[in-house]
Amino acid sequence: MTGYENIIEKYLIENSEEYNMSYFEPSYVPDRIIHREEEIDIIMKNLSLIFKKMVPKNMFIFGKTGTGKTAVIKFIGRALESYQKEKVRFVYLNCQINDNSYSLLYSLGKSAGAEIPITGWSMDRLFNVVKDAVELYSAYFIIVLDEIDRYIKKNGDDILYSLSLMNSELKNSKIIIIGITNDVTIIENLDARVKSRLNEEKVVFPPYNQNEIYDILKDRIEMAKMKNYITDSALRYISAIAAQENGDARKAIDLLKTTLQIGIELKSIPVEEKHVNIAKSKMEYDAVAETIKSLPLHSKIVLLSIVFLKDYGTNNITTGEIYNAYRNLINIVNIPPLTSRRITDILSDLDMLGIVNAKVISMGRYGRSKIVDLMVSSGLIKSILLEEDQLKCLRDSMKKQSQLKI
DNA sequence: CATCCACAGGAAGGACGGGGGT
DNA sequence: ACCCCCGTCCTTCCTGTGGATG
Repeated sequence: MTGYENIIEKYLIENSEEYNMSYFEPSYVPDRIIHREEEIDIIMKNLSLIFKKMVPKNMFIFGKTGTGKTAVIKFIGRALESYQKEKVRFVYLNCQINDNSYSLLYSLGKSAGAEIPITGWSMDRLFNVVKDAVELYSAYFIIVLDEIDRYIKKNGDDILYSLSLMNSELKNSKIIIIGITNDVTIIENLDARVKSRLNEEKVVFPPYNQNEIYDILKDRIEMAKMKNYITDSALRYISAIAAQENGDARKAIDLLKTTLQIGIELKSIPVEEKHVNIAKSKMEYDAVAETIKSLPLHSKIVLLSIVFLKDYGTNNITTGEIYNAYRNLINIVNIPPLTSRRITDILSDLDMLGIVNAKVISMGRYGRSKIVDLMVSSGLIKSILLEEDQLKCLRDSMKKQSQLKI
């Protein structure tokens, strides 16, 4: 019997442990950074010019995902702000979320203490109010535009121009722009006048190697006071996996987190290599499930058609067979069918996503076709798709079919 | 060796919708 | 408020093709 006390107690215990998983969240910025000394040095050499009342250059930071770009820049921002809050203002903007010039100027204005409505002002008015506020504040404004490629692809580079324009009109304050991106081509595509005004300095963040990832993971484990939760060999194992997959530290930390969670759930502490393997396949499984869920309706039905054929015992499933099965299923769902030409493309899409493997083969006299094989267990596909409202009606026919096989 | 199957996959264009500019 | 542009999805029409078979 589960009473109030029992249920509360259970989760109280689960959540009151001494460990703290928030150290493994992607958004967590550690207060010490390792294996980025060189990059921090380059950035700080430039930014520390403000101590001499000089104006630092604008900067561009390049590097693949999980190379520490964002963490380093936030770390530096915090350090500078805590050292001289009234002289340095740090404005961080993720352009994937804030992708218009209004929110950029808004954030800048806010950090200078201006009163600005979230929406409604014309760009002219906004620009001038922000400029006045920034000037009045008389400080160095370090604006970080994370994923700046998103921003530029959407809006062009006019805002960079406006900002540098604002900068040249300022007397008591200065604006420094730091762009972060994993797209190296972006600078080359900038307008020439923006390019020359930006006067930028570049910093490249290389991927981490295995030992560096190991150190980073170990550091996080220590921060979280979870040293006893994982064996050293398991930690090395995770580092090796992550190093193989492009040296992405974020992914490595994610894998570490999932591994720990699984160990805690199974009450099997410290976690070992086998838990890492479980975590890895769980993450891959989740990713596949997510992909399948987000597929367009017709792609889902095509996928079910393949499952249908497979359950029926067909091997070497061809496009034609899939299309027939698809027509049957779509009849039951009662929506208009697509043409076989489109199904060809959908099959190619599924192939690209790795859900399906499609090979073009010739059957001589019997024509040329693709033979298609599932790369995901049919059980998984059915368990996900047959739950969906629109596809529930296929349950019976799918069931009948697999029973027929037995 | 020519044939011919059962598709692959390119080209062009229509319908639609969202988003940004004026 | 309106329009225009662009991307996505889909259809129609089409040409191309590897190799078992007659």
